[in-house]
Amino acid sequence: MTQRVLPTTYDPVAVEEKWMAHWQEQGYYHAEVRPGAPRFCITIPPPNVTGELHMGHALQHAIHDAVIRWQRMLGKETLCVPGTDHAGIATQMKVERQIAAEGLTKYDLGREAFLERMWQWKEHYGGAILRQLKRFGASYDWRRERFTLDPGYTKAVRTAFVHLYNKGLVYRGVRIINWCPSCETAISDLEVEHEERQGKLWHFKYPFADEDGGIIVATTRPETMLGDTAVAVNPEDPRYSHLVGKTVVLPLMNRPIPIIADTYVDPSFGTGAVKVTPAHDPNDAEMGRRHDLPAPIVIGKNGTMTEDAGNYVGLDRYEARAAVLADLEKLGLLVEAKEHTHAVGACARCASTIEPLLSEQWFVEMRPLAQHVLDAIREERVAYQPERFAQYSIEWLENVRDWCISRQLWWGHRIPVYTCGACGHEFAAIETPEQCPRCNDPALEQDPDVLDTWFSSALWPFAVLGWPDQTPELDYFYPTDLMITGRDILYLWIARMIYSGMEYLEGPLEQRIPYYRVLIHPTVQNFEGKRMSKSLGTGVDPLELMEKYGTDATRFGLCGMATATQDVRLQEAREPDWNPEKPDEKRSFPFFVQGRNFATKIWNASRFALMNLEADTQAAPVGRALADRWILARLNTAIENVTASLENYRLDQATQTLYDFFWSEFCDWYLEMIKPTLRGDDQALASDTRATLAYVLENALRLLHPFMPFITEEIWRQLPHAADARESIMTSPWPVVDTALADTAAECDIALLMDLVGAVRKLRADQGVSPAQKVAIRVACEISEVRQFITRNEAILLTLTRGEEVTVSAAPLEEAGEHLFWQEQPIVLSISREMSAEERQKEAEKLRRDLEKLLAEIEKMEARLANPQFAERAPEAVVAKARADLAELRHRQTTLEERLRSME
RNA sequence: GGGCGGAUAGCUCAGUGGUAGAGCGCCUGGUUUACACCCAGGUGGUCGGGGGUUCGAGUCCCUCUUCGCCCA
Repeated sequence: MTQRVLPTTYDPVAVEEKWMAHWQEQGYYHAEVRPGAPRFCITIPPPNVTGELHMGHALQHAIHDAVIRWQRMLGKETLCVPGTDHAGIATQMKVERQIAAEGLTKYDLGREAFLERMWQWKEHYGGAILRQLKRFGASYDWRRERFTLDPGYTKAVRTAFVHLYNKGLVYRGVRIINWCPSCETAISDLEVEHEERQGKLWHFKYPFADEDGGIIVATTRPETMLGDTAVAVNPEDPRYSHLVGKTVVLPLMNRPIPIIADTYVDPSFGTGAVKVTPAHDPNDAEMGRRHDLPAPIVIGKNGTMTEDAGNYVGLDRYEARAAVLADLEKLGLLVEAKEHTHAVGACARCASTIEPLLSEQWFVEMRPLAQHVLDAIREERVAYQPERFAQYSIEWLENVRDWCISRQLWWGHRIPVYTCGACGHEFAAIETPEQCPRCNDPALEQDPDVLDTWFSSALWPFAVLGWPDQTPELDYFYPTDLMITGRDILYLWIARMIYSGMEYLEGPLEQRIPYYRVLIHPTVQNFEGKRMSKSLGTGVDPLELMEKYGTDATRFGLCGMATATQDVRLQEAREPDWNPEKPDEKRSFPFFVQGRNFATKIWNASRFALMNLEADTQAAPVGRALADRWILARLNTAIENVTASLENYRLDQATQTLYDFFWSEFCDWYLEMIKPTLRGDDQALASDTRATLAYVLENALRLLHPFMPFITEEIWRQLPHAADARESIMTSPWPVVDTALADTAAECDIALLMDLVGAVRKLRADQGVSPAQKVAIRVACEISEVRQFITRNEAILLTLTRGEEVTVSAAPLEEAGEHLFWQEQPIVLSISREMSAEERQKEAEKLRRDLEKLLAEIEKMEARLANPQFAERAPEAVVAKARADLAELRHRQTTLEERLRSME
């Protein structure tokens, strides 16, 4: 191997493109079925095919890929399945908007032609996120990429549906559902976002039919009164009990409607009398059912008033509201309008106000399915991290309601239910049927609706592996190992995946649950603590970060954000002339600045290493010099800690450990300490140190690789490798702790050396000695071991302190100096330098301040030790430490006082 | 209304009951042949308030204030 040299600066873009292409060409991302071999499998949460990469994805995939790369290095057959979700409403909206620009509607095209346009759109524009993830370096098996409308996936969806249908767990019914008048489809409860809004509570008077007077009802939605079919009061309410059974005339409609008694009515709300609109309110619908009331639909599916709304037909629901109010006022029936806050449901997709609407839809009966998940969580077959999310899920599942799964869309999995035109037989079928199974008539009509997108995503972990076919992939990779996602889809997706696996798959329980661990990562917020949103302009584009700081730096920063908290705020620094019109300019993100600086540090340290290695240097832990023994021991600790952090999926801890190890220990101390050896005359010693340097750097890069894949590969390729290396760092083994390299003696010695160096540096700074100026160091210590130690390590001490000589003596120094302690015995250091009167005065002031602080500490410590109960009840080690600390503090006091005297 | 999370240095966040840390920022000094995206040194905190348990509380319990999330 010839000696290599790294360029002086790290160029992320060129390096990233090179390795991205190479890794894919080599097939490193690809996993094969190898029965019997250990494997690890994750399926990613499939992003919407319409989406663009945002910070949430970036965080999610920084975690995914770190875990995946780590597991791969552990030698497992490691599979991460990528893919996209067809995202029914979102995608259909995109294409509808596109054809609207051509002056067309989906009805102009018809279902088939429209779907063709949808597929065209998907091919051309869909899946941007996956392309961006490739650039991110995500080492997923792109050959196994899946889409939730793939033919194979469709089979899975139809199989699941037919299973539920035949089991009676899916049914069709007329219920109040959440209707979005903009998307023109039903949506499920989970897709409605409730929001407190300031509105009005209007009081109307409904006149009695056969006498003067009337009853006053209150409502927040006046336009629904057109569909009222009763007025309800609480049977226990003395104000109204005598009115039950009477009839009022519904104003504007001139319809006689009864006053009924129902315990649902809360006497303390409004006037205690409520209007009942069975077709437009879930509670009213219940009352309507109990009292057998008619349920006229007055607000249609596009949000305008129907023919049943009398004169208001054709008006938009909000125009109708204004008209109804105006007309009631004219009639003198609008009694008052009070300010009122109430919750309004908004469509999670388009933010339109949801209309509760009586409608025939398909539902899944949730109770029996929810029970599966409850069992799995309670039996700890599925563990959530952080744990509290298990409890969230339990509570939701215990109160779960049936799930409306039909959508009035064209883009999606069409419900595989057929009705025979001849005999009227209804049935569900996995394969498209040719004829009616009962009467053999070919005139079959398929249900026009499609399934909720989440019905299909619920099958993701096994459908992507080939279910319902019993494929080798399913055998080998299922159950998967881990699900990493955000908490917003805890119910929408996670819970549904778990029961889906348990309900549809066969075999023993532990082979049906899709994964045994769910990792919930924090939500990324902007610097103001608001949820990031593109439309609000509060978003940060991860691609901007990747361009600004490099992909490795971005990934490292993101992994540092993967804490166990609920939210992480993305700190943002704006220059004074930051312009909101150009938000990307003149702002920086300290979190990623750290990552970028770290990448540069890694680069430069590696440059240094390569400059100092010989052509024939082998990477091996052979160094016997103190610094070598020490860094090998520290590497061991780093391996242990990083591995433990990864095992607990605490990537923030892992990155912190790596940062500290590489920067503070490896660069700041080790590299500085070995400089005299590398440049010295002892060739054998230098050679061992070179081997050690190469070994430690090579291992450090391996530890860093899951977090910073590109730069580590780039450097690693230039380095001599340890014996177990493969062609690429990404397929080389994960470092393991080597107990033979543990060395507490070396760690102890280096700790002393660091203290000595620190003391000299402090003296230099305190005395204003310029960093360039060489100093003579004097050390006094009664312990001969320490004196010998210093002499032995003189070279290191002098390099690290820029000293020119060091004199050691047992006798105390004439002048006072910095002090530190070794086995409770003081070591005093001083640097020879005459100080001016002014400097002495300044120093004396500083010493007095230090002394003051010290005395306060001593007082506290004495009080603590003086408490007899402390000695009695605290563990021995704690008491001993307190005693030692106090002794040290007193020594410090003595030397401080001496030094102060010498200054005065 | 119910549940949960956060409140720690100027900012963003770590922190296994033993007396508080990191990054960024700030201050001082620096042309150390790896690195100014750097080096050395330093400043900076009644750990939201109040009570309690404990020899000892940022850490455990209660309570209040406040910001946020979820469910209804």
